[in-house]
Amino acid sequence: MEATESKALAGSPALSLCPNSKGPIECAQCRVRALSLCDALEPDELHELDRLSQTLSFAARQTLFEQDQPSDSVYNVTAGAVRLYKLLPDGRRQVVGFALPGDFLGLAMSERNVFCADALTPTTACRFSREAYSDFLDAKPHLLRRLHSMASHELSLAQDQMVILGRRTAEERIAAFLIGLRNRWMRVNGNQVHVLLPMTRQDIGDFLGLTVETVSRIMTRLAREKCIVIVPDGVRLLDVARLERLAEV
Amino acid sequence: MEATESKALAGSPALSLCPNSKGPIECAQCRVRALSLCDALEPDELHELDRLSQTLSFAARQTLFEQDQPSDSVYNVTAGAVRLYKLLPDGRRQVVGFALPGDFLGLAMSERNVFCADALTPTTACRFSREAYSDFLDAKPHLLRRLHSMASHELSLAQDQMVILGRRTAEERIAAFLIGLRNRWMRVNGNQVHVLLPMTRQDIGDFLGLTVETVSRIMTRLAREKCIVIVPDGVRLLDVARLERLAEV
DNA sequence: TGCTCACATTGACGCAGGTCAAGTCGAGGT
DNA sequence: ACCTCGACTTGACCTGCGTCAATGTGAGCA
Repeated sequence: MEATESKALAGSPALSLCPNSKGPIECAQCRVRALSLCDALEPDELHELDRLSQTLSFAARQTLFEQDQPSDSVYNVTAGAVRLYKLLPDGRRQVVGFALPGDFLGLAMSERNVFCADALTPTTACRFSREAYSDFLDAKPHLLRRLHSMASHELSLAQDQMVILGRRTAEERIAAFLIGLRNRWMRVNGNQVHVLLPMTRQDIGDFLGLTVETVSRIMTRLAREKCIVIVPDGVRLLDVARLERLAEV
Repeated sequence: MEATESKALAGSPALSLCPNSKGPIECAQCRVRALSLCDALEPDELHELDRLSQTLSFAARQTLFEQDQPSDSVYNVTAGAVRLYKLLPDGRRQVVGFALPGDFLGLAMSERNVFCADALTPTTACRFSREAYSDFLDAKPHLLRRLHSMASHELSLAQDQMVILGRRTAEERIAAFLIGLRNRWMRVNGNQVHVLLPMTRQDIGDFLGLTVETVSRIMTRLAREKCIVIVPDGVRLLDVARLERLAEV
């Protein structure tokens, strides 16, 4: 964590990332990508939030924060990918989610982190001090509403994941994972048949409650059945309809 | 749903449930039990909220609301127990949680219910129209904060459940379930070695990603090993330490 | 008192997915 | 060019839990 912060690049304004504009608020798409809260904000509020933030960069495998450590920041991922996981005392691991550009870490704003977060690929994120962020929210109730609706959405996703973990076969889990990831990349990059997989098979297994070997075998089988094509750092979806049928809620 | 509402008892004030007081706000403990939001409220706000609410009674097995139906209400369970579940198209079921007295249903305030809810035992709940409740929240940002913190807590619980479903053995799941349920009943009734189980073995299985038979076998085994005693509609915990060791996060 | 019906228990057996082990492959380092 | 090491794949085997089937048990009811 300390290493993380010391290695981080010092903060250019977090929202000035849009390559299509001079200022931070001119490209709606980039704003959404950069900070999901933005569409709830007026330009002046956006500038105010901008001043509270700091852009950090993380190398692949570098830790953003660790489970049970006091949490003094909230983050918004702007590029790259982050895995979020819990550890059991005996070393078993459960990945509770992956954060992609636009995703928010620290919705709970709780005293201590309830999971670990580390970067899968080189990642940039804006950091807000929890305190400053909290004060900002106090002054903007509509933002709090937005935050609450994001947390509710997360909760709903977590419950969908409970269905996947509790009641679905290995093949259905992989299908649901691929379809879900495709839909999330679409929000970032538009329509994609080529789904990037920045995480390892082990990470996928730890997310879906499977072993590496099972993940590998099922993906090989789906490829053999012309349902997907496995490519470097990702997968190309051939038979989306079949995957959706497997994944159907 | 319609049947539900028509069978419901017409609304005496929802918060006037405290047997120890004349009015709705005099017994802090009962208030907490009746409506988890209360400790964030001033007396006059409590009375205002009271006027928005309606007390409903549900028979065992009666439906509070169904998955995918438009959601026009939020509920606070005041007595009894409710199961919350999602159904897959082929009939497989995943119980996503059980609501006990004090628990809130509809935190997400989303347009449609994301799961079904039905009563396990005769249950009473206060109902608030989503619209009126939402207006009330708009006027009280501190309440929204409270709601958000409850949703965050739910999210954290859902992630713990993901660990249970993804990475734990049948025995560990049962142990975690029993310990977790004991802790929740303690909030309602104080210290309990006798843990009430208002749900069937099937419900427990559908919550833990196991079959009825496995739940039954494991519980029988725990009983044989003097870890628990199975009693009518519940379980007495003999070796809490061992259960906690099995359940440990 | 006996019938019904939902819930629970128990046993025998099978299989999806875990475990173990032996490779293959490719990126980085020297 | 070669070495290393981590990620991935593949095969052979094993087991925890699911499946199927039989039976027990108690609440509600005529």
